[in-house]
Amino acid sequence: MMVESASETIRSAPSGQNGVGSLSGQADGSSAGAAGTAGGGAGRDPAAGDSNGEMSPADLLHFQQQQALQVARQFLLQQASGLSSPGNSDSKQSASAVQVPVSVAMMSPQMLTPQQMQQILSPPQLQALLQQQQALMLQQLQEYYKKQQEQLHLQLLTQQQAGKQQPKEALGSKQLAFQQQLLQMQQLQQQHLLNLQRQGLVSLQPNQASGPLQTLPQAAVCPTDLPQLWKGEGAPGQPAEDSVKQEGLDLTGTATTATSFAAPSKVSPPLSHHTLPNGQPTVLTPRRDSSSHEETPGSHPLYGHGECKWPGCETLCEDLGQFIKHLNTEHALDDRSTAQCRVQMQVVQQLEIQLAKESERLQAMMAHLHMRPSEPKPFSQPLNPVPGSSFSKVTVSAADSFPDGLVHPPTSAAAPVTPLRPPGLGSASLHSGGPARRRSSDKFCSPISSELAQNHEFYKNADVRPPFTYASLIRQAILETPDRQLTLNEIYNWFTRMFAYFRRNTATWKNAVRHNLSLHKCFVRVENVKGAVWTVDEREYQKRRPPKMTGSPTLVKNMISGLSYGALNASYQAALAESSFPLLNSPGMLNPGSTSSLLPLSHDDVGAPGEPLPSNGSSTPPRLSPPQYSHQVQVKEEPAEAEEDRRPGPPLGPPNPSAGPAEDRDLEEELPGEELS
DNA sequence: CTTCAAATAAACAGAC
DNA sequence: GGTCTGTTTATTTGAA
Repeated sequence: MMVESASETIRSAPSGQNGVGSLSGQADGSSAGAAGTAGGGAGRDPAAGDSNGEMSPADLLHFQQQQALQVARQFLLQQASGLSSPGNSDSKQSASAVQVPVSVAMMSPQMLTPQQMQQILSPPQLQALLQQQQALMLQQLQEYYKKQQEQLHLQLLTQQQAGKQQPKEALGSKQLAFQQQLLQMQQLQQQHLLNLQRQGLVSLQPNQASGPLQTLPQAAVCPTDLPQLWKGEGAPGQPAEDSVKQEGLDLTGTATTATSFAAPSKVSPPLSHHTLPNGQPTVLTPRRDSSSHEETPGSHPLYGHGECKWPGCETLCEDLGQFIKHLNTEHALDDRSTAQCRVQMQVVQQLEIQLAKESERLQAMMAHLHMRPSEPKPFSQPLNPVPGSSFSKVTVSAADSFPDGLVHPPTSAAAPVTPLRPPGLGSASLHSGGPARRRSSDKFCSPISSELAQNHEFYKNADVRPPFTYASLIRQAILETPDRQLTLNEIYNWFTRMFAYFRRNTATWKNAVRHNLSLHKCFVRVENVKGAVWTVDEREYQKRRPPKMTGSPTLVKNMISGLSYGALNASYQAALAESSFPLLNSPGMLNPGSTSSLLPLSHDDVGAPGEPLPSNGSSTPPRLSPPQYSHQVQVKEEPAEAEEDRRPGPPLGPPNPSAGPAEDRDLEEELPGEELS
């Protein structure tokens, strides 16, 4: 994917500027799974006029991505060979969370062009892949370190044993020496990690490596968790005593906790380290509390009713002893366990988020009913005063307010240059058949806004072609603005701001944008004081999209008939009931940021939080007033062609004068449309 | 195989 | 005259 754009870049970038050009897999690029890119005129250099070949940061990033891609390809190769090899006995693969279709994995990846990869893998998948690869490297590193540490640990243990019988002082010196050794080891490892990180191959950021969780509002998760969870990995300065105390010599938190409650097994831990499912470095960390329980005689948090409560295990164990044994053999520290652990983490985080949401809702309800909540909102994030619109301003800034009004977790505060998140499991990843192909946004499941929200950083930084049609992108751009109108140039800017990909090949895509604006009836040009602006005629936009509702009939009904906020809430609830995730941002409720930041795994689409938001969203003061949507009418000085024609026959919702066309439109157009997929 | 939607390329015109 | 904007046509491609 990235390479595709690379090749394009090379093609299109004004010759001299692109020093990096030489390095990319240009040969691959020609294969142009990019398909369309070949397009009509093919050979011609489309970007002759494109002087935007900014060199430095973008290209550097690009370079890094190239490297990563390379690695990823190798990895694919490994995967494939692994699959084909009969000896692939254990469950390593099974746990793999990188959802590469088997068929894909089977084909020899080395033959895959980047474009093909891009097509095969959705951005999230690819991202996951990359991370997996990174994890692999980390694994190897860690394996090495771990072995050494094991030895040290053993020695240390014996020392301690011996030390117990001696005065503490005697123990001191030798132990200190070991600790220092340990410390050195850790530092060494840190250096390696840092190196990797510098190469862009490893991200030490907890919130980055956490796979799909990335998309979760980390803030909603117990903020204290993360540091804890990840401490093993990222704590260079962690005092040696600490690790000694915990008897966990491993690099990872996993090891620390795991060892603590499975001490016996510690002696011979299975060292079979392999890639971690989500490409995450072995930083899987069971909850700390689990370790605390475990000393309790006669009980174990993972043991109950005579069976192992390890997720998906249920092995019967007669007594605790047997269970412990089972635990140590079956659930030792290997990648399957860590994978499972991680899944559990996700489950927990989901629940936490859910809890956060619900309590937030409760707060709002209580507030509404004038029942003073006992305490201030637990999750009152910096309620971003900046409306979703701010997004369209140049300052996307810290608050990271999203198009949808999403306020993304401040955890991403660290938001490094390339928080290439791997939404991996998110629904977003499921649909995209390949960026260069049919842009999925329109017809397929993911509403652009939510996918965009989820992968915002990804697209912003990765030179990856977004899997959306131009039309949907344009629409998104327009809808994100407070008054829902943009000049052509502003649209351009939005593109470049939102997508690294569109910082290149400007001639090409700008032409396409203009073409789309003109071509699609859903884009209405309006003469403004300052010139012309473009608006979106939602009705037209939805028209072109074959309704395809997979959701519950009730939901559909609700949404279709939804004319007011009440109805909206109904649908909201229906959706909630169905998916157990809040889907829409009910306007009455708190704040877009809070609700929609929920978006987590895959349930992003119902109602496309982002899409309706701009319309009825509580985020943007200017357009909030009930007749908000009428701006379109206002704006239009043109003999409301689009407006008039379509008003009469609304196939969906009954024209309800009382409710005002605004919500009506919003509901029937946004909702069905977006989630109908 | 056909149809359709989308992407791409390109020609052209009008406004600035 | 050059650029930007906007319209239109043609071609290619992939998916249904």
